[in-house]
Amino acid sequence: MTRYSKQTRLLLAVDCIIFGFDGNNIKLLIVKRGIEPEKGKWSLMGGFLKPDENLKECADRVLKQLTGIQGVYLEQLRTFSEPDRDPVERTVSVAYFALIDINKYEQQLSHDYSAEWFLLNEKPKLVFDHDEMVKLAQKQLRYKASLHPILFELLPEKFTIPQLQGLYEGVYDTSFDNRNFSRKVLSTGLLMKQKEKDKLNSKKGAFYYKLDKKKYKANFQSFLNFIPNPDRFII
Amino acid sequence: MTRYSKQTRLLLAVDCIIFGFDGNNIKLLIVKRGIEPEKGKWSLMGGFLKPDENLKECADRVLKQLTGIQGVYLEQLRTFSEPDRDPVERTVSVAYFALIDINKYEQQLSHDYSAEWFLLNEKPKLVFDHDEMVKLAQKQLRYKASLHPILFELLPEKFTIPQLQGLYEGVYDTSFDNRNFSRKVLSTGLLMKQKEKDKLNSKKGAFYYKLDKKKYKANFQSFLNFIPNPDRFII
DNA sequence: TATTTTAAATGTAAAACAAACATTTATTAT
DNA sequence: ATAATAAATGTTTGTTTTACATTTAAAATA
Repeated sequence: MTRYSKQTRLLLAVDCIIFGFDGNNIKLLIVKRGIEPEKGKWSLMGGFLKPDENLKECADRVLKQLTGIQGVYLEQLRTFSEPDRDPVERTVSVAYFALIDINKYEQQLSHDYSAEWFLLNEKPKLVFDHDEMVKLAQKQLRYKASLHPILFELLPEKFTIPQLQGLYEGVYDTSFDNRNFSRKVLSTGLLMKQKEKDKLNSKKGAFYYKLDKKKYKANFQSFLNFIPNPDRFII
Repeated sequence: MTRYSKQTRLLLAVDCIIFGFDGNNIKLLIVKRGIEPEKGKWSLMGGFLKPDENLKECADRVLKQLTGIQGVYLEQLRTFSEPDRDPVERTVSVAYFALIDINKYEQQLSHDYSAEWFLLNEKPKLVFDHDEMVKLAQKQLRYKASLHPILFELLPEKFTIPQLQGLYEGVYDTSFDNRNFSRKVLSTGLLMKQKEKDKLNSKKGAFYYKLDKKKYKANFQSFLNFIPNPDRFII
């Protein structure tokens, strides 16, 4: 026996929902689709699974090829399988969601690739079921960020507490009390205060902090309970 | 254009990790594999995706065909894609995890199907990467149950608070203070006290409760924070 | 040089929640 | 009538969360 007979074979694709943070807002990275059908329309970055790779490797490859991005936070989200989701032929797609430091890749993206960042509420309609994937990824981002410190993945190496607060406020589209917020983030023990200040955003300047990566990895699973009234941010 | 040329087509399967609770312990439902290779070995219930169904429908069908089980809690877990996970030919498998009331199906299982319940620590080795799937499903069960009231899916319509506590203690392999436990579950407002008692497990008897299904659905996303020190139960 | 402006940094009191802990009660069996 | 069993229940202490306003560092300006 060399094959399972009488079973349908189909294409398996990976699509990546890539989030970045520009200092004020969460953004989504999308590209103009390179192949027919819907060629030229806005789309998530995707590609077909190759014979010798697993899905994670496929997602890494797609990210690298289309954006040059490597080694970022990447998590399997869900597999989308409506029979008619791709009009050409049956294609099941595994959605991955990625978080990147937008500044690290801004240059290389605009020069070398045809990818573009959009504010979530200004994003064009995407092909196929990609809008649904984005919606789910947003939910997952809110859900996961309320329990785990993933939002640090969106920040540069050095960041200030007001920046961090702005990020959380952007993700949850709300505002937090700054005294309570800084007490809470500092209580995690994940932040290391630096000597320098960021002077761009205020006269007084705000101290830079770095993430303690060792503690970050060790405590990733801790339940931070960052978000008051998490009911509003259902998955 | 009718197809994406030069791309590899492959098989897509669904495998179900089915948990039940016998009143004392969490159990896993597995079957003897019906096809070569590894025919006769213990395996998760699975099947190949058919042309006109999506993955959820496929999982429902597999469950129904192999066990008669229908309309139970079923959630997509993760997609497994190592190139060599199935020795016959490239097959990617989407793992679903299911929670059922063991008593509801006990009869029909033993009579009509070749499925069998195993205690998690007495389960035989499973084929392919199914052991890995089970391990992940256990983590997911603990993770999710610490935040959402999914464990009610494992109980019969009427249950007592000591039973519920036993279930939580089984899932987390620990014990809870009964005063604090019952205060906590009752504070959710999800339980409706019945007039009858269960007299099987004690002389005094324990009052039955029913789940308020309306509130259950409305509050499913509430963060219950049932579990002290959730760090131990990482996903 | 003094004053104004701006955003950052910080503290406290009250309320809500979580944890630790023992006794009483309803029922059956003797 | 008494003993045995598991269920049901309450209180105190400590911790965490919330709500809320003032002071401080630095730059810009008068």
